[in-house]
Amino acid sequence: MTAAVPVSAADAIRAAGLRVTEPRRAVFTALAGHPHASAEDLHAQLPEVSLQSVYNALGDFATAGLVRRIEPAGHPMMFELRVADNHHHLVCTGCGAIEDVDCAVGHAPCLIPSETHGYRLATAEITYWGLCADCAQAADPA
Amino acid sequence: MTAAVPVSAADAIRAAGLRVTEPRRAVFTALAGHPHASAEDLHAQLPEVSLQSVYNALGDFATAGLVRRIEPAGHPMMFELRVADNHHHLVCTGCGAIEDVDCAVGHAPCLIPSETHGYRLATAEITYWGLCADCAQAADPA
DNA sequence: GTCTTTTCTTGAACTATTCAAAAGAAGCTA
DNA sequence: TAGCTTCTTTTGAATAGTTCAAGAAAAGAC
Repeated sequence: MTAAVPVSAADAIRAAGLRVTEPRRAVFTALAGHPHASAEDLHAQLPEVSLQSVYNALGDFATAGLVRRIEPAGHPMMFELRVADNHHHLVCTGCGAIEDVDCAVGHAPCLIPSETHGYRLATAEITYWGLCADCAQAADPA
Repeated sequence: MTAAVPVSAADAIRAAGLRVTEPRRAVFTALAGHPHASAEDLHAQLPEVSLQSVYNALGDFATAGLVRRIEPAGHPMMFELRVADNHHHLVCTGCGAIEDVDCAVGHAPCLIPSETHGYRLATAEITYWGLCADCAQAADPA
């Protein structure tokens, strides 16, 4: 009963052109079990790995395209392993919980702004803000 | 030749229920002439106002609904006076320049994700990332 | 003009992240 | 598998951006 990752952490890391080390394997595996985690979150789960090593591993993974960095306003940097598709995020303004969301109305409409101001566009990132079920309930117990 | 704001800074501040003070008026006016500015940017333009007063003024304005706070990943907090409409941002990954963009497909479509995961949605925020004309030119002088 | 309340300022504190250098491990080569 | 080179980890410190706190000053009501 290994983690819910298609290939082993070691294989994924090696395939990305990085050396396989214990800290990296631990960070990768922890991230697989906690899809939106900050460096601090992961370090808390992996006390044997220094916080800097967590940052190093995540930074290297991000550079190698193994993880994606997300930074919702007011929150520390979060990391996720889901990198292959175009998806967005739903963030709870109460507790900070994050959920993945597939693009609402297909791809094109949200990806093409009305004016580009001469920019060469690379990506469009959507963050939905709201209250999760628990926080909504707590705020307004109907 | 006053600033390009519909009402005077003093009126806007007073209308928001805040006391009109020199630091607030200065911050408001500077922001009108520099539509996406960080606290540091504004302080640089207003050396006679302490950095903390700039933060205070911006925080009070934001609470009162006079300004909107934006926090693109990797950038310090930015503030803008344009609060009445639903618009989004185009951020240059090279130099950090920010442009306003109206929502491509009106209001509603951008606000409805495919799944809400039980969240009570409040807003949808879109950030377009790309290279501005100058940075694109510098990176790849065709 | 006086009084109360809000705001400004100075200074310090704090969080999240990055930088730097020495020690240690990975993995290639023979 | 011993040796070598390069990449990583670790410890410790530094940094940027933002917030907190308390006394001094100003705004606006009466």
